[in-house]
Amino acid sequence: MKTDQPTAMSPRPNDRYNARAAEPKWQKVWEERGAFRTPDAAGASGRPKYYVLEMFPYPSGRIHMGHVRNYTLGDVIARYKRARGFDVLHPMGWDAFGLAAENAAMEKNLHPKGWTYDNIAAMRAQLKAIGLSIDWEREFATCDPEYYGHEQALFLDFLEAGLVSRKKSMVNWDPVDNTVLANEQVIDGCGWRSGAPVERRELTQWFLNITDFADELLAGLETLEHWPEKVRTMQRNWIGRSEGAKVFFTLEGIADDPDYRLEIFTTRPDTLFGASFCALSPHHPLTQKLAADNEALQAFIKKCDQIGTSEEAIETAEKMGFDTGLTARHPFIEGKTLPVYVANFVLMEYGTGAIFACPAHDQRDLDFARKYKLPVIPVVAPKEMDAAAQAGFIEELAAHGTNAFTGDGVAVNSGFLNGLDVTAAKRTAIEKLEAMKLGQGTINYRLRDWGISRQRYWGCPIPVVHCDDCGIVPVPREQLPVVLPDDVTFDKPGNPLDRHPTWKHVDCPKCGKPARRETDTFDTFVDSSWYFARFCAPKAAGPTDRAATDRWLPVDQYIGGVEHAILHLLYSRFFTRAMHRLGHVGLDEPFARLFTQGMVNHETYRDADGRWLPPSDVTIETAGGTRIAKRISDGAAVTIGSVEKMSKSKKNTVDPDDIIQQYGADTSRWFMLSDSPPERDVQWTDAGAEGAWRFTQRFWRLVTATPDELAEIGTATPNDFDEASLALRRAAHKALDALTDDIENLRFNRAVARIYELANAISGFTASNEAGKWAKREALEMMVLAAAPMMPHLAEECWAALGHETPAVDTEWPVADKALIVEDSVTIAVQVNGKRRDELTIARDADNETVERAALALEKVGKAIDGKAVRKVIVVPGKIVNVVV
RNA sequence: GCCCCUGUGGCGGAAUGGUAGACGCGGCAGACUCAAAAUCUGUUGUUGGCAACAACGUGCUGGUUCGAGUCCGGCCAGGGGCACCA
Repeated sequence: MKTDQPTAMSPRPNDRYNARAAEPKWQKVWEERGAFRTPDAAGASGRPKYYVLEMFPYPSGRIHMGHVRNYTLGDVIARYKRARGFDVLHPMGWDAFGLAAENAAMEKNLHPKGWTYDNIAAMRAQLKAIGLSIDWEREFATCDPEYYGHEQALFLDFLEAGLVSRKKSMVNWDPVDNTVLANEQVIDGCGWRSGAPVERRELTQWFLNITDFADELLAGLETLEHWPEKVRTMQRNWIGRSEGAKVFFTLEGIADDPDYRLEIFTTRPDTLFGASFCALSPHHPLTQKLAADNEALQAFIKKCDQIGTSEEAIETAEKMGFDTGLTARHPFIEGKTLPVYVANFVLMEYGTGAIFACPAHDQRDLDFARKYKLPVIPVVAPKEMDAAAQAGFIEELAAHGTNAFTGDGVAVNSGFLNGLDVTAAKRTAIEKLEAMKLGQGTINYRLRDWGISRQRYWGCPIPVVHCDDCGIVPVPREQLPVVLPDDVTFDKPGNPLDRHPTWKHVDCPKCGKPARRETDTFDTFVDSSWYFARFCAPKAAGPTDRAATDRWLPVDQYIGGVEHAILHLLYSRFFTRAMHRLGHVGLDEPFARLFTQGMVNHETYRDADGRWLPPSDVTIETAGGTRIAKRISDGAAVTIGSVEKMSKSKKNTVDPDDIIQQYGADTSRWFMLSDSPPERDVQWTDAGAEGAWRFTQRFWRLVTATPDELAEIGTATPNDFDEASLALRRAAHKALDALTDDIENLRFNRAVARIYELANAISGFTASNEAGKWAKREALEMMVLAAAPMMPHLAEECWAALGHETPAVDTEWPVADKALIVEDSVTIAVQVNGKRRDELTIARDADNETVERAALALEKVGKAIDGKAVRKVIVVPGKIVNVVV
């Protein structure tokens, strides 16, 4: 860092822009004017609405640069739309429940509530220092009893509507966080927060029936044309729709249940004639039943579980099977039976947990069949082969093929399916199965119902009571919210709610006998699945206010990290549909436009012992083009490492507070917007921050350098501009026009470049008469207003310096004069055989023949043609001339 | 393995199929200054040339086109997502 910082104030007021003084001043002005307050429902304004939302933060205690970037992006849009005449809703809140609060409670002996609200206070102050155009009157935290009380009411609505179920099932148990995790929260077999390998446990849990909406959620993706294709693809894959059939195999060999029918799922019913065995998941109920009195099978199951479902173990894991001795009757081939194995590659979580295997047309089945010497029976042959080639192909595959044939083809060796292509064969096979009552066509989803029970304290209590006589009894609505008790202890592992002496003991709301409260709390993703609807009317008596949600939803622009592509964004889409069904909102898709911004990265530094060093401990000198890093405290050598996402573990973080103290909020905002397109990662560098800081000063100087020159300029447009003044006006209107388009399309890095271009044009201009002064003033005002969404405080200061009494925030967006943008003459390139040889400036409305003649007359063009015959001349008006010889 | 994205100067990045490198960072040279900081001016893709200028240049390689960073095919590299999904 260099030494010149805004702390050193010059006595001359115009010399240095003092961000530390100006920023709080203007924030206060905005607040006093209520500039960012928005009415809940449609007022008399008649203005169109625009809802800008950034994913609300978890109150960890401090904001980080990722927050600065996220909220700056949203703020530019919000301020711009406001200037364009929209009623803008731009709220802020806190996703405040979660494990970190409990961990802090255990580590630092604090109460999660106090810890959370203290953090919120600290982060609110930090966010306010950025100068965001937020309607703070709408602020809430999801841990406010008022908010989660409404969430409990929503849950009861869902319960009544049959959108909730309580099921005993295998769940993902995080042994470190001591809680259940949703499938979406298990990454590579480990808990998404703790990183600990997840265990399987059978528990009774509350589920939200998201699978009821699987088809809708999938179809709805097609309507989200303003979402990144990447996110839509990820959701599509997550939902994982596949069409196929259930087939019921009658099993022989189960003594106590001779009519047992094994249900399997397949997407390839057309290959049934090629079946050579059936396989059960190690966790299939039948496997468990057989294992009860079979030690060898128990040992096999254990072996499968050890390999685990994690990591690349799966990739290299060998197929393993255990022959149960049972056999399954083939549905189509009279008298044929198939051996039934338990196989490690069959997942209980997908389909029915059991398969039939056709080794010739499935790679896994083939691997298994080769290992256990099971038959390989090809039943699909490539179409484009002749009969002899097909016969050869089949023989080769059956005898010693190691690559299953999964492509399209024609059915062979398949009885009534012979000759049909794959699609037709599937359909015919399903019809036959259905006629025989041995199967049915079905659609299978990868998506599971959403398990929302968490065995934790710091979350929204699930509003039900367990009564020995009445069973599950919903808490009566007049008793909501079910408030978390404050007097809890964290000295032992487990759920503090469960061991609280009195909280869970209540009388049954139905029969009045002693009963127990549910002590599980909601997954925190429930909290964030509807907050955008609550923001529309945060004080509403019910969860939502229909007039307000009808006015404001959908969110017109949603901004956040791509890490929520599945979790939060899928859950919110589900919640919106469920709420729509119950009348809480009037639409299906909550977020019309989604923007996923890139991360903020920084160089990493390590000392001689390999320990990470924070940037604040490192100084960098540039000597002869090479950068040398040293530790500030003792000058010890520091190794500069790769550029990585800012993270605590690598210590490569920069504290936004420090940056705002040093340079001001506008400089941070400017830098965040300037270097990279917002969807890409941006690297925070001192040099870049200083460049942004220098520009804020230059901007200020440009506006304030010649106050006398600009004083007392009339408002009427002069009509006697000289060439230079006209050129400045053109540059200003052009820059404004392009910048407006850039902001509309979220290309903020280009918008920044337009401001630089305009600043450069103004710098190079000297007014030589009154009209020139007028032009300069016009350009300056355009520059200030155009930069206002990005650097709002500096813009206000400049706007006031230009003599305006109404703040920039309440000034309309300037409109570029199109007549000034279109120039009379254009410069067009002249190519010979596609190679640029010269350029020519010619009247914009010159006809093609004139342009062609002028182009051919150019000396360099003549040289390039070199006496050859001109075969063709292509003239693209205003763009280019290409002479073909 | 499957799907998606990205490859452009020293760096971040601009370029509706039409003058590649806008704008910024960094570098170099100069002005101002006793000196420094700050600021301002010029310059800056590579190679050759005093210069005018020429040649070459968007990961590689074919193609379409009057014209390709952009479109199409095939590779290579980096990043991300999914993954024994029947």
